[in-house]
Amino acid sequence: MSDFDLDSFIPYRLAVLAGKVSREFSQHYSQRFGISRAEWRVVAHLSAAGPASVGEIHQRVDMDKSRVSRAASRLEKVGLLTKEEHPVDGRLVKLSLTEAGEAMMQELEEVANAYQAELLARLGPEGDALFASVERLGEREDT
Amino acid sequence: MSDFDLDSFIPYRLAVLAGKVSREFSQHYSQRFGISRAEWRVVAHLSAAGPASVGEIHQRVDMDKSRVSRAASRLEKVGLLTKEEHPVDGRLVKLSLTEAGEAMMQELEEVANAYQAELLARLGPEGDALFASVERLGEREDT
DNA sequence: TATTGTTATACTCTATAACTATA
DNA sequence: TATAGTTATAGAGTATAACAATA
Repeated sequence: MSDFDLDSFIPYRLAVLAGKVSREFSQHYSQRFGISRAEWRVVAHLSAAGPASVGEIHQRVDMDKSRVSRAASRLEKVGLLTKEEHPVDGRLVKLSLTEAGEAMMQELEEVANAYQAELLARLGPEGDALFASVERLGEREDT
Repeated sequence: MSDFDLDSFIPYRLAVLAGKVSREFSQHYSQRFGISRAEWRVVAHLSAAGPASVGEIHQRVDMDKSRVSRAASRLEKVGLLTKEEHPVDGRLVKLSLTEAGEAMMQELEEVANAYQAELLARLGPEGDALFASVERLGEREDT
């Protein structure tokens, strides 16, 4: 026996909570739109920021290059985005949502906003504090 | 383009943060003690709560039975815990830490407390608010 | 040589479900 | 028949590294 309490250990609580919230939310879109979490992130980023390269998404969205690349290929195959060669630097690939992709994101956005509202309602006034904390812990020491 | 911002979407931020914190912490124990995250959870729970069955750990620690079972088997093989048959109900298995297990947890506890302190220092006074929020979102609607 | 993206590999997680042994 | 635990399997997620094309 010891005095260590797993329930008050931040990494554990965050992992459990993040897993729960992520599962809960993915139920709102995975079957309905047939995309994975990785694909959802790529679509969401493209929708918010416009066309981007694999590397840009990799840096912005906490997924490594290979995962972004695979997600993009799958999304292309399903007709949700297109790949074009960058005009000046042939190594870069420009990913853009197709109309179908934009349309799907339109619906996804509503789903996401509704879920976010639900979470904020559960949180009440403490919502801001959660955000501030997440922001603070998420700051990168590296770079 | 749309007005949806992935960065202010709670499920995304939580997933990224939990992954980061979990990776960071696991670096503090995985090589040093040669255990996985699942095994760490089992050991921590046994250390805090005393001997328990697979099912009890499963319910308390957000891992399904099979994962607990595998973690326990591995820990037994390495000599960190023992399995005994329950005296009255032969279906139950009583998991207990060995002396080696307790000793390891002793050290692990220090590592964990140090990391927790580091996180709380990064958070400053907002630490409590984070906890309250995690608590609130973590409440189970089911049961 | 260095960089971008793709592909390959291997290992961990997650989710199910089949299976056993006991009740 | 129901429950506790084990084992099997398949699908995601994660981490690396090799590789081809371009710079």
